[in-house]
Amino acid sequence: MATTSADYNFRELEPHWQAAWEAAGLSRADNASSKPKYYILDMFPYPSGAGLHIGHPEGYTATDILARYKRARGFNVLHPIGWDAFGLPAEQHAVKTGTHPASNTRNNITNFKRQIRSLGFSYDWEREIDTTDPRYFRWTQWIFLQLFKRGLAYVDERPVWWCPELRTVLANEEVIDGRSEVGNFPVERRNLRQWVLRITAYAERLLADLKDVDWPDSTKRMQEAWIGRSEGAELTFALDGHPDASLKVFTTRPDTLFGCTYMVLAPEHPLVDVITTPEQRAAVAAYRKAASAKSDLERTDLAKDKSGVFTGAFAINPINGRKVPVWAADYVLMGYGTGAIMAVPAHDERDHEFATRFELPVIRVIAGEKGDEKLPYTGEGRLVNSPGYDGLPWEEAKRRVTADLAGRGVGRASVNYKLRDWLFSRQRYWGEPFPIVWVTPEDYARVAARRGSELPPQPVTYSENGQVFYALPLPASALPLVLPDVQSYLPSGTGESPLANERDWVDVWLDAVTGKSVPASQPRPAGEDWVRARRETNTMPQWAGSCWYYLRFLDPRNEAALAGPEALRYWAGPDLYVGGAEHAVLHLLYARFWHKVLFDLGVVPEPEPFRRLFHQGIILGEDGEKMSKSRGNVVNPDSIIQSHGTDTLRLYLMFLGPLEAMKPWNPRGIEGVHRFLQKVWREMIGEDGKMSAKLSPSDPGDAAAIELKRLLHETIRKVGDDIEGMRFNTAISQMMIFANALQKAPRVEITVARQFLQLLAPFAPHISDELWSRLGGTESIQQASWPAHDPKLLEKSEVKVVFQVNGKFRGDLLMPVGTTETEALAAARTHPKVAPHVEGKALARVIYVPGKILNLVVS
RNA sequence: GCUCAGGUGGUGGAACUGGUAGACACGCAGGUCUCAGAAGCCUGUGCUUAACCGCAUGGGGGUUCGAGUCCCCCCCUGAGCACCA
Repeated sequence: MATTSADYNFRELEPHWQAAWEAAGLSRADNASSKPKYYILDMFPYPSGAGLHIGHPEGYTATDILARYKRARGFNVLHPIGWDAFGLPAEQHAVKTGTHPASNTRNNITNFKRQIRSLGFSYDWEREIDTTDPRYFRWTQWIFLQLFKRGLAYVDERPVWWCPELRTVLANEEVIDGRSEVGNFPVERRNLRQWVLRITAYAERLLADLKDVDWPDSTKRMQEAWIGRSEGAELTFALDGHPDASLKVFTTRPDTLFGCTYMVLAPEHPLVDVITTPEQRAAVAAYRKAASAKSDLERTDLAKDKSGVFTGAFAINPINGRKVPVWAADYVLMGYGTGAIMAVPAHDERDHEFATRFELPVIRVIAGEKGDEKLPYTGEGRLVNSPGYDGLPWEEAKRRVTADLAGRGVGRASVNYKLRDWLFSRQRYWGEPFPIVWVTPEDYARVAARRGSELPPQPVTYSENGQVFYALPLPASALPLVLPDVQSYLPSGTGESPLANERDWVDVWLDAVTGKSVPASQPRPAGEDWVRARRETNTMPQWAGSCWYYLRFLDPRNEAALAGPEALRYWAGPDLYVGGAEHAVLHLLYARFWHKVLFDLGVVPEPEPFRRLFHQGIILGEDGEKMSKSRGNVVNPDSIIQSHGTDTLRLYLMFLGPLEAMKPWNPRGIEGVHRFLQKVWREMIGEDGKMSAKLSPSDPGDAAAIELKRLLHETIRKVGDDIEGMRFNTAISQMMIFANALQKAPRVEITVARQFLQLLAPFAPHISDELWSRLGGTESIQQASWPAHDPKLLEKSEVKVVFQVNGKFRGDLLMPVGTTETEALAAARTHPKVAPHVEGKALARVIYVPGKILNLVVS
């Protein structure tokens, strides 16, 4: 049912059609459909207080176009949206205002939802999810229990980034230049008890399976680099005077072992205490203290000079028995490899710098072509100064040295990863509580007898004040474990989350079988399963909820499982995933890890979650700078919708340039696409508001009509191809070309106009449905199936042949398809623009590409 | 420093596997309509030239009948990573 305005009244017709679609349920996905499925997913937003940023509708418009297009092509399309709503900003707001973060989050979601709805996206709102909803995070907690059960979650004392201002621990990737990413506050190192997920157990598969996904190469390369696989050897050095201890190092260059002139331990390495001699003890202690205060960045980039201290101890090189001094230096990091290296200053730049500074010997063991390359030399070559191996190419020497040491039990080929285990806990309130309690060893043993299958192969424990505690999972039936209300959202100053202050929540009597609890301040209830327990006060990081949300969309109301097996089988995973490149590593790597664990459990049918991935680019401000409040260059989608309408905004976002490119916003450009829509309106609706008189039910049949129809079919083909290839900007250009032709045509068959509207509909759905209805459509344009182009109409009898002389364009001519080289040559010779350039010259060569080009090479 | 992505008119950008560089749009100029304006419509618009010619895709070289596209060197911009053994 159309509106009645005579002119293009977008303020009236856009809300009208949004309501009509909603009422008709056109965006719903059907879990019981026999149609082929297409699951298209946006990275769901964090509902910030600032409201929608113009970058959100950019990606969402792209996916909406595809969703509408795929529906028209007969697919059962799943196109959902939800809210990644745990996170620091809501917590900081709560700290400031004292209101519960849930209420702030609810307000933000309401605002986001209003904005997203006003853009006319065809989301299936019945599948809306919210990561902070207990019905959702119940399954986040359940997945954690599966990780726990499989021994993939453990507890460790870790030096972590502590931000006194935020009163929270930050992950490495949240710290930038020694300051917090959020808020830009100074941070320091602190040891805290943390939950850690063993993502390194999946390093090999996370790397190998990248070959199976259709992702941008740059993203794959970034993940590869992050996982950072390197092959080498783990070698064992004996320690002089310490027969019980030995020093393990990882090296990628076992071939340079004869050039090892000293060893370096990370200052935190446990052996430092063992081997430091009494004379060196004071110096080493001072050095360790200084190093511990430094960030990795200060130990590396900011330190222009290498620093270090001699431990007084010596190690014995396993290949030649030579004694080499052992140093401690902070350019070696405890978190990589074994936290110790063999230093080969002749063939490693860092070692060379260090050796120069501390006057340690440098021995060349690799000679390149010339043999006297400047040191450090890191190129390839053959071994020298390496008795028994001299003359061997370095690659072969790697294998030989490794094999020889392995034969003596002091080395083995080994693979090392840069990837570290995932620090998974936060000392915050606004996150999922861990479904874990801490109990005594005796209680754990008692429960283990009954619930053994839910426990990890090795118990997870920690000790405090000489007492050991065992991690006991809540039974899955007791989930969700919800957050208690708290008095204050300020973290306890001790590094624990605000939850630690809620004594009646933390210290409980727990029925270890049912998961029921009562505060420990009350008497122990009767029954043998009640144990004294202290709840885990850490919460999960924001990543947790976003690691699996794409699965919940398949079956969002299921109360028996994270999604039903039929839904998981039918939908599998997203066929296309669109979001910013800033998630190229962390989110996408963490989600792949969880997915693989779920795959191993038999929950999901495929080993990879996201088959095809696309990154949209960033929209910059008018000034070409990143949009930010402080620069005052932020564009608000609401104001564009008010001034030009949603269809114009959608179209303009897509016309700006390639979706993947970074591009500046230009407020003038929006007028261009708005004019285009007005033109389409004018060509179809007369001044009286009725269908334009130039539209006729029958085919006018004249030359102009034939040409228009040919152009329509060319447009059908190009728009379809461009949508599939996500080249929306050129699809719009083509539609503009068609609209210009439509304007010039004296009479137009209604069918031609209607098919054109179908092409426009995914991009500008409101105006398209309005015009469709006024041109006699009875159902929504969305329900019409996508037009097919007729290849016969695109066949041409004549093609333009370009004449070149010595590669330069000189003229062109329409010639029949199938023109021979001889005919084309004859035509070129008599062409008025071409002839002067060939007359009187010898023809050396002719290149003829039929239907395209004729190049005459003359001397 | 390393890795990746880019550099095309006054502007955003187009050019599928090497084949007329500048589609489409913005802006600008002139015209038309109008009492006047807005909107619409028509024409023009890389540089140079009266025109032909010539010159043009960051700079330089190369391959090719032919290069924005392929190869080599250099410059610039943006993003990411950072002594990774």
